Amino acid sequence: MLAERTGKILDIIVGEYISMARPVGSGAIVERHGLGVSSATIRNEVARLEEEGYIIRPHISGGAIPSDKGYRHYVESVVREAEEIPLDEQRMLSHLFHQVEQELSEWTRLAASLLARMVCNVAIVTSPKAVACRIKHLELVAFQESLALLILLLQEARLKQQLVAFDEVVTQEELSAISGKLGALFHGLTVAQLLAQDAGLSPIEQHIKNAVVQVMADEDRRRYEEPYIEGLRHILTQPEFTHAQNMLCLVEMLESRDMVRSLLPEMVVDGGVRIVIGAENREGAMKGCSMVVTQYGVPGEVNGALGVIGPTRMPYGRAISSVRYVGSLLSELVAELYIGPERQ
Amino acid sequence: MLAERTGKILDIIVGEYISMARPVGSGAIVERHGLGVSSATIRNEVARLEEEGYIIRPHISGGAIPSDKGYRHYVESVVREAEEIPLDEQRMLSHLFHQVEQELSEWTRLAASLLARMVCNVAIVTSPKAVACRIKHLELVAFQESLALLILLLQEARLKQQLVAFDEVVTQEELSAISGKLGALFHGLTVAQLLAQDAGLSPIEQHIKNAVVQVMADEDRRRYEEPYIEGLRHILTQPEFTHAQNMLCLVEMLESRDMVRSLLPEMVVDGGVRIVIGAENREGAMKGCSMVVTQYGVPGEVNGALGVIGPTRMPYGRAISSVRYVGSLLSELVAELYIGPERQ
DNA sequence: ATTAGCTCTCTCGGCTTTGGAGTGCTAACG
DNA sequence: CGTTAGCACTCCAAAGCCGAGAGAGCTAAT
Repeated sequence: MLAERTGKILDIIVGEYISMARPVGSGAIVERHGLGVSSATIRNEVARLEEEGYIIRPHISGGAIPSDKGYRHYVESVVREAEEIPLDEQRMLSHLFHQVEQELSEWTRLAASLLARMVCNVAIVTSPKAVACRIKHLELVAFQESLALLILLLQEARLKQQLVAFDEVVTQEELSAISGKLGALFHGLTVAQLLAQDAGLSPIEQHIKNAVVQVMADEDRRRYEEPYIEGLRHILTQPEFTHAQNMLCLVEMLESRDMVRSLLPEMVVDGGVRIVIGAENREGAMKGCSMVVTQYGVPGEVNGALGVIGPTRMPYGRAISSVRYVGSLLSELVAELYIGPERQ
Repeated sequence: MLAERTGKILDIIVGEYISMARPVGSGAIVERHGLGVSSATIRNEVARLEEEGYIIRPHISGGAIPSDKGYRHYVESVVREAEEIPLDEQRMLSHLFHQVEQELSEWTRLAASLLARMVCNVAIVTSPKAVACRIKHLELVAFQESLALLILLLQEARLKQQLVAFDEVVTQEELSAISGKLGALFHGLTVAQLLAQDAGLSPIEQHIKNAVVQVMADEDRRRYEEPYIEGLRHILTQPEFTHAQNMLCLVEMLESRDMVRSLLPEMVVDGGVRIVIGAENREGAMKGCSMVVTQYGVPGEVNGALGVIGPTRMPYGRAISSVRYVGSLLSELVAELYIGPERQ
């Protein structure tokens, strides 16, 4: 554990480096945050910090920059102080969400766009998704002679569609009858329950049931929806990305869809805001980046993820409070839609 | 008009510059494309080209780079030669599309991803969209006591959803009855026809009709769907974007949604592939970029747009043939889905 | 434990140098 | 007249070269 003052100095170094983006020397520390000691004292402390691996010096003589371990310490302090977003800003955000058309995809998009602007970094928000999806409604619409569109409405107000081909000609009347029957039969069921159920079904009905099962199994397999990603423009202005190479990695990984899979394992641990710094990331491309992520939704029933991605030199305080607040906003909205406003 | 040989030299310069990304001198031309003349002759020709504004010399002594006018000339030549994508590649692409799950959004996404990879630049593909959307099916699902989800299936197999609130409690039975009635009443109609129609409707039915009209009018207003954009990673490696500033503009505009509005007016002219070079773009941010775009779909009924965006120094030949081919593929797929395979 | 003062090291920005690519011009040639 | 060879000139770009400044390390005094 670090001594009181040593820790404080470390936090100053990290804070300074985050806002200035250049190595910070002992002079600058006494200048801007006079601790009542001289620069020589600071130097001794800083030397200790370097020994312990909290900071790195790019060249033997010259300012200090935080290592991942240093950032980690800083983040712990910041989290402990638990700064909150100003009230008027909270009100404005909440207002914006309630103003927009009441639809899931709109919410997530808005969340991504706002979050990106709040922290001046990349924001990523997935649509909320039931842990195990349930059928709310089922509909079949004839499309061509032997082709129908299967429409599934899931509990959380999401629609899925799938074309189903038949061996024989099927009329809309038949389809309507079938969708009435199956709709009643399947209402509120999960995939597992669907498979367990064994009502006597005609071949066509069985065929459709198979399609339903397939769609829902597909759904359940993906733990998170395709995410909305916003704010590349902000990250590109950061000095660490002006020289191409590292940025390229990042953009590549943001464009490849499997990033969500890497977001996911980090989150399982608990409900709070989770922070992943630099090399703690599994992905090599994220070595120089940090993520601040959290889950939202209704625990155990429906959830999504949201977070911020930026260089390790990221304004963590702001990021944490923003992610936390937007997350709680989304949770409220989803709960209202999913459970109804009364149980709030 | 340019003399035979002069034009040829211009095309060589442009081609060389496109692949090498650096100013091309008279020496390089005779070296790689010996025209049976010496470099001095070339120099004379190049001097003429500069007078006429086809090329620009960044410094008084040093190689030539094409101006927008030069690119334009090159593009016209390239288009005239009308190169096609190799047959085996065609077959592979077509196979990929038919393999993927038969859904619109999957197609457009795949198209964007493939196109981006084919031309190593940013690809942009909008979902197909009916010129005036028609109702294919209508469904109402009770959500909470006085809240229902309106589901609209449009002719081109797209789903729209909208929450509708009522003043009173409404049961699913009532809703089902209403959706049956309205579904039959509205089937195949456009907004205009919907508004013209004047059946006697109960207050609740009228309320729902209003919601339907609103959703569809919203739809019609947007001429193109939100586009899929892919391939930023490619464009970032291009030398013209290594130094931040111009790239920043581009990314900003790609992230802002109104870009589609700028794509759109360019396309109305005709059905072919349209090419916009550098400063021909309305947007200032696109000054250094070119676009190769085209429409696809079923003429007069349903259409979407697709294209490639890259630096003016773009492999036009490949871009044109790729855009054209992918466009025709998508048109086929959409036609099959929309009209049915028989009329092909 | 802290501090003042000194020296040493390292980077960064600006400066010059130099090599090379490529043109413009001129004079000769078919 | 179009083409070519040769030469001088221009300009960029990469490399080398300071000088200044920031900042650490060390030591000795408090």
